[in-house]
Amino acid sequence: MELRHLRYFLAVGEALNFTKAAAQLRIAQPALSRQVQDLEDELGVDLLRRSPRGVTLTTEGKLFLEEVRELLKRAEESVEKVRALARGEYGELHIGYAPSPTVEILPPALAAFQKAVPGVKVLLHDLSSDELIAGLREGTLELAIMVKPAGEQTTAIEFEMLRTYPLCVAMTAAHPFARLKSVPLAKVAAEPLVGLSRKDYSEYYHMLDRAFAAIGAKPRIAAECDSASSLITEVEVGDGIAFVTPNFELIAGKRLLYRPLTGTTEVGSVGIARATKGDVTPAGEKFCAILRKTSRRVTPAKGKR
Amino acid sequence: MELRHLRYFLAVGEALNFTKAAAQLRIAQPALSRQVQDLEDELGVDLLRRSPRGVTLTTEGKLFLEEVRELLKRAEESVEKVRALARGEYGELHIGYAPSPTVEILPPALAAFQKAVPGVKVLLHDLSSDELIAGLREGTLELAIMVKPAGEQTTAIEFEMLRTYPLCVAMTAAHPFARLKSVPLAKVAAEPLVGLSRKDYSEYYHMLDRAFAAIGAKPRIAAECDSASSLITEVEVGDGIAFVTPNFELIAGKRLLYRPLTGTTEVGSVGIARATKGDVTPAGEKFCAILRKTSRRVTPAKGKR
DNA sequence: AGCAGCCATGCCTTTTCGGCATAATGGAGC
DNA sequence: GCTCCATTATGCCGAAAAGGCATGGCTGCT
Repeated sequence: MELRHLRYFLAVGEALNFTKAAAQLRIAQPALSRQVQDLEDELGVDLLRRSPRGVTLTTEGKLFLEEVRELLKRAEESVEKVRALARGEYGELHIGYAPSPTVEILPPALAAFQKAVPGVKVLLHDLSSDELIAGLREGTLELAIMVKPAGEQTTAIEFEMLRTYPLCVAMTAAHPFARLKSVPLAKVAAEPLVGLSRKDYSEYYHMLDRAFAAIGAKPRIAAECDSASSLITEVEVGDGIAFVTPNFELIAGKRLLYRPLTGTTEVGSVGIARATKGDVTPAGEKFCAILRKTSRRVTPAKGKR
Repeated sequence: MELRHLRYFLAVGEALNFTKAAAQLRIAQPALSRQVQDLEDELGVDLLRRSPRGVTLTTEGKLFLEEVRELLKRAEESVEKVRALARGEYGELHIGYAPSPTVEILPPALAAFQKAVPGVKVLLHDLSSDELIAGLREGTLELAIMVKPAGEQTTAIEFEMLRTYPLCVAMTAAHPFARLKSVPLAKVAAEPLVGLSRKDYSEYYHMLDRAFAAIGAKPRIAAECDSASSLITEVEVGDGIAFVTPNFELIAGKRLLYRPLTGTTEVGSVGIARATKGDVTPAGEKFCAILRKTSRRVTPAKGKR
């Protein structure tokens, strides 16, 4: 039994006339007759009652016609699904992200993507840097939107930068640095720092180490946090100050004060990470394209529009 | 696209190896390669990644494999369904019946049928004689278990008798006939009779007319009822006596008394009616066979087993 | 009774499917 | 880095199946 048999039977069952059905199918009537006979022979069931005035369906024929209709429809849908998947217009997209650094670029990109490709279900995974890297490597994540990986994190991982942020120092309003316009790195070296946890955010320590090594110093880590929100809390209660990017203001609001960090060339880089040999689906590529577009820093072009 | 392409792709997708899949399918490997290529070409989607160590599924391939699995399973089920239908082991069976006359034969037949052919859904339609005949003619009923049709009812209808019942007279315990062992028809001629309605049970009047015509009399109909249960009620309240078959005792119980009717050759005949040119499905035929078997009057063969 | 419409059958052509031999490929192991 | 081996792809041919044309046969209608 082949789909041809089913398509032919469907045509005959709907036209109730071999000659007309054959014309619709653009084949000769005898060819059609034979194929339908073959189908009936293979089933061992009479589907049609032939008469010189046309054809009627037997009870079995009626049942089978409905089944065939459904089957051919499903087949067509399956083909369309897989084509849509190949076009990036269908499927699931597992995206990992670091919540705080991506707060400015991920939401607009998501919105634009969902509007452009509503058939794709985006599954967001909020994870630490090292978990993101692990997810990419084992294939549970297709893409990760995160801070640029460093050190051991970079093997088998590709990174495409979307945006850089200057580094800031976050502190309470009561902190002495609050009176400064900007904070030189050299002054920070003596201060207790609140940082992210070394276990989950190894690239954060690469950044700290590089920055302090440049001035021949070492950071004094007073506390390690396993998320940005606990880091904010630690700073807020006065356990120390922290290195963050300016967009922390978007998540922490007025709970802390932020001052530009000077005396270092280090910046925070946020972008797209993917496994070097992981296949990115067409939907993933579309998402990247939208990320690139929406994360371009818009210069407001004041005065003229 | 043909089912062959799907079957072949399924084999490759499961074996993840063209050579082995070809062996399972009992075709040569190049033939399989080509068919799968043709499928991919037609879809315009790569389903497989070939390598010298075998084959892996692309994301699209994984999706399509699941779809194909489902599709082929459904196709197989459809074929099985229609074959089961042809064997009389699946489908719906619309059976009309006259409740009172069939009370002895229909329930055991139904039970035996459901046990023998559990895949068939029997749909019972409790109707009057004339409605049964109409249902058979228009095809909404496949079979009717009923009293033998008479007169106009017989055109385009075939009847197969299953059992005959002697006629009885039903009456209240207070009625004068209650003291008789049996009631001669001639005595009944003077009595007011309760009958079924002429509109819905025309064969009932043919029976009455034939019986009384034989003795040169006419029945005196005091009330017409549109169902057996209202007939019982009418007799019970004393509006008259009624011609019934002995199995009324099974539905009316002790509410009435029954006396054999003598002086007539008329009997009540119950059997299977079908439309002369209506197709009876294999399931219907099975039902008839079971009816014939279960409705044979069992002679208890006292004393020996 | 003859005709028209429709389906089936016989025969031939065309397409396509499958088999065999063999080339190309690419990773594993030396 | 090269060879080897397992695996898939390609070329060619034969076989099978599908399709086309002509025609036969049936049945209901005029």
